[in-house]
Amino acid sequence: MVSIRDVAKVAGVSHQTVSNVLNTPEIVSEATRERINKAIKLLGYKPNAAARRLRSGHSDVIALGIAPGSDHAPSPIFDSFMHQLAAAAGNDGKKVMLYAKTDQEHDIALFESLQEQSDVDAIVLSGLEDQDARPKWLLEHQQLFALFGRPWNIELDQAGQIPWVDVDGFSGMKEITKRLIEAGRTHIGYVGWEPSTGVATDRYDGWKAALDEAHFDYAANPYELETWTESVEEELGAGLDATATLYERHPDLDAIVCPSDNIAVGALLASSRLTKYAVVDDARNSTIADRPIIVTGFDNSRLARSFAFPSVSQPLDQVADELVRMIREILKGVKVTNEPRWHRLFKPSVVWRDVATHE
Amino acid sequence: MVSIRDVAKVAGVSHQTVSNVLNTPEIVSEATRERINKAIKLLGYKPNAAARRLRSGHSDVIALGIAPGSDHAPSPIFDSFMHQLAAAAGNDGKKVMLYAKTDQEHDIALFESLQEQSDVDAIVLSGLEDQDARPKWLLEHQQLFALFGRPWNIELDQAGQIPWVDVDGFSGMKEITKRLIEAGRTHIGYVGWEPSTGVATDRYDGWKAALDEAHFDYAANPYELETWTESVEEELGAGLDATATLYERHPDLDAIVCPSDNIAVGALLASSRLTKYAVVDDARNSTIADRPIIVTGFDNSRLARSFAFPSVSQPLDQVADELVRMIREILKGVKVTNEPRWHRLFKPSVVWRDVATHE
DNA sequence: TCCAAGACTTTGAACGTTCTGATAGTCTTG
DNA sequence: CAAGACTATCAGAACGTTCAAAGTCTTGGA
Repeated sequence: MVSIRDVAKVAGVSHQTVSNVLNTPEIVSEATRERINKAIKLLGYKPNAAARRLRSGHSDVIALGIAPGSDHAPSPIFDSFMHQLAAAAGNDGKKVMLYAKTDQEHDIALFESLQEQSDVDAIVLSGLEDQDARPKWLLEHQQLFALFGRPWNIELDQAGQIPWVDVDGFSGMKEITKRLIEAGRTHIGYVGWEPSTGVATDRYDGWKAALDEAHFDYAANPYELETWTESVEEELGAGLDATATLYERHPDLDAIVCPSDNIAVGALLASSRLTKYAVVDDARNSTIADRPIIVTGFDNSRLARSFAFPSVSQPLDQVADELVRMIREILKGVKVTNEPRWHRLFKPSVVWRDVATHE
Repeated sequence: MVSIRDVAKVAGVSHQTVSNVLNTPEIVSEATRERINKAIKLLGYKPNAAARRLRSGHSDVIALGIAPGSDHAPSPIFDSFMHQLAAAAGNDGKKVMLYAKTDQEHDIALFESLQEQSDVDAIVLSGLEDQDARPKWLLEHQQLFALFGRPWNIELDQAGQIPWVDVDGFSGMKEITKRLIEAGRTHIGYVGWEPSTGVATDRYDGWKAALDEAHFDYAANPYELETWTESVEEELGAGLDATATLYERHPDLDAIVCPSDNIAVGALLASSRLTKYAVVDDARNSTIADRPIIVTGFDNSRLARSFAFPSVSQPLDQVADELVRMIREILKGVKVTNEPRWHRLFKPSVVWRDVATHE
């Protein structure tokens, strides 16, 4: 194994100068720097991460918890997020370490072991639950971290001590609903989660805001809302059932907004004769088929692409970059404050897919 | 930060004895061991991973590449695999590090940087392409690794130098097809990828084997095979189209076997009136509806659960455990041989979902 | 001519662990 | 009882880097 001292010997300088070339090249004269770089290349020197960590006290490693599987994943695009985070971290000379996450308690036990091994510099926490003990624990134990997702149970956050990055579900839902209105839709239903959690309420409010802004006036029933359990496993089926019920009450529906692609597929299937895929030359529905119902989803996952319905796309690359930026700053010792730079809300973008043109 | 020497001082022993308690407790007398353990607890000592790595030369870290996103993921259950791997590694005192993977060349550049930093002990490589340069590179550069997935381009493997774990697609497809035969299906079609890659051929052969074994005799056309591009993005749509074509030629089809859940959904939609979700009181199809067509998939992903069709489930926990076991052995210095223990093929299990009972 | 300041480089220590070899002390054996 | 083998422990070196401080050389102003 070739060390910094071998390089120094070849370049005819001291080991420290080599170290300087690697860490603070600007303080080394150009001539020496070039000579050393040549020696580095010649010998194929690669810095030893372990030694670096031991001495400098930080590991440049970010820990990320991963949920058991597709079922309990906070979102169907979590794998995409992981990729983006790994890439963003890599650009910053950092690495992402995976830990298998189960429940809150187990997570905390894990944090405990991570913390003191000087193994991990910071933790990215995602998929927060509404009453989540983890941020509090991390704060108390002075473990650096950043959240993907707002801490909806705000109490803690009074001092603005918790850095987070999130995607503005409200805005996304509002935009895609506005888009439906622009497309001439006049009876736009909502099929989604019971608005008891932060995320659920946020998205529901987005749809409502768009309708209010357009001065929709649904007489007695301003809008219909169907609710069901949060079970992701059953989202599709639940979406289907809820949509069917909604149709019965409002046969004139011409669009349905959903807060997830899974639900959207359910809604799509409930109105299957009217969509791209399920139009099976069924003459009886021709009147409605002329103007097929539009269902929209959220996340722009593979489902949205496959079934070709409009959806809201999260800017995961920006989220990842921002998380890494925050962590970099925190590691540098910058204090987290109430300033907006520690609480970033990214606007998602609407990915429109015109059902008609796809025909 | 509390070190091994602090513990030693409190326990009244030398630092080396503390080290022994941690690494080879059996050579320390029980009395001393207890005393030291008490001191460890008292001081809240946690070993410093960086120092350990520097001295011992290994990091106990396994690197895993992750593809850009849902689109290019080798399988829809990759996130589940990651979780299992992280868990299995954790049980063995190891960690999983993520690296963002793009194409083969870029991957190799990355390996290069990983390799010499004494940052990573071994690499788990998955989603191999048919002509994949990576295993060869890793072998040549003496970077330890193990594959999830067989190296289909076998040349290299002559010496059995490549350790791998895989799931037996052939067996899975055969079993699920047999299950269809047991269920009384007599016209079982196949809609899948063009059998040009290893995986595609493997799965196709499984279906064929089951039919052959049952002495199916499809007169002129023994079986129908529809092919299309491998684009995952378009799998569902392609599956739909191919299935529609197949129906035209074989109106008497009563089952379709697919090598992926995505394709299965396409096939399902093509026969939508006949399925659980799309039965929209359409009297005209009652004769067929009495005995709805069964579509089967592969991976038992969320799609299979949502749409409630039978699928083949991969034992990812076993795969992960086995990969970690292999890596542990390799790190111990055990040479990879031709013995079956270095090339494990796990049998997947059929997850049956009876369309009728779901009605 | 001298000194201070600046630019660059060097020296030695330190990070916390494991490895190597050595030292007592105890047990076996003939 | 002495020699050898084994047990339990210890002391110092080493891993490869960065930190802290000091050293050398050049430059320019007094």
